[in-house]
Amino acid sequence: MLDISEVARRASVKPSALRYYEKIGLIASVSRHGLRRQYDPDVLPRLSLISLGKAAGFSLEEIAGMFRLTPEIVLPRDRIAARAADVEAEIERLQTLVRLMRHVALCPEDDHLSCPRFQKLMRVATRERAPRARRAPRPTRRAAAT
Amino acid sequence: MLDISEVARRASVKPSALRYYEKIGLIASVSRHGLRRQYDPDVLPRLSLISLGKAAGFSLEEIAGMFRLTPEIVLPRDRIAARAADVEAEIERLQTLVRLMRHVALCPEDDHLSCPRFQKLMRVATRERAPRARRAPRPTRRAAAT
DNA sequence: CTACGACTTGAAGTCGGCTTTAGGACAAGA
DNA sequence: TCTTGTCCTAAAGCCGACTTCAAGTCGTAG
Repeated sequence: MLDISEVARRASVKPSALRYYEKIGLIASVSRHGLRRQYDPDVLPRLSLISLGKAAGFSLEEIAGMFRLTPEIVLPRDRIAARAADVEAEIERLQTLVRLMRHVALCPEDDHLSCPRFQKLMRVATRERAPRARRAPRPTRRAAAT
Repeated sequence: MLDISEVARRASVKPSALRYYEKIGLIASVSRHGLRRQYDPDVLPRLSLISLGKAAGFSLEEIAGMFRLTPEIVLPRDRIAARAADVEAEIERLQTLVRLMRHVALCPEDDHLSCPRFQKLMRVATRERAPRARRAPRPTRRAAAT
């Protein structure tokens, strides 16, 4: 059994987040020591999966949906494959973006808007925007700092 | 001169967003036709840049900061280069993630948590989390659908 | 036995990036 | 002249993912 603070420390997740996850059904505590939640060590890999799911752009609700399919964690392969494709599309978009940014950082032209190469990269970058691509939320500065 | 609705249409940005951008100093309207904002066509490439900046993970405030440096748009090369590096790190993380997802989608193992390959990928994926990486916000479903 | 400190709760607050709403204003067409 | 349609404004609302707050409850060290 792990105390909530122990879980928080080992998973790098704040206790308040753990309580929130419990509230929305993402994880469960197995008992209490006084008022304090006690967790089965199984919660740790589960939290890793949650973290990965978030990184993959799944919402907590979607992740909860996967987890609730069975008592154990069973992952819906087709949805995961589809999301993998989304993420790959996202990667390509970001790669174009990096090219554009690198150009801006290096090109001596003052007014990028009139630089032909910039214009071309920008056209590519703006054309490639996949409307269905979903990305993970930007972490709050608060959360990132913690 | 372009009417706000024209700009909204051509830039795929809602009028309310244009007004919001104006409020926070990202763009400016040059005159009014009655009450209606009229825009210089220059606003279109500017909006493209804003869109790109968002995709690169800059906040609107950061973008506004760049834009305000001079009357024209002058981009701070060092910050852009730094962000490009961030985005590249993000790309690598996402690539690991895609490998992990693809494995999950293909591996016949029922319980991924006990699959050695999965464990290894997960270790890599969770180890690679760059704390400073910033990502664009997930578009609202509302906004995405519009 | 009592004080301490870490936990508990539900509710409210935060953040960015908008959208929506309510109540007006205006130009152009009938 | 009046209606219509689109715009205007300020203010409030929304979303997800939490965090923070105020007030309360425990186990344990002293």
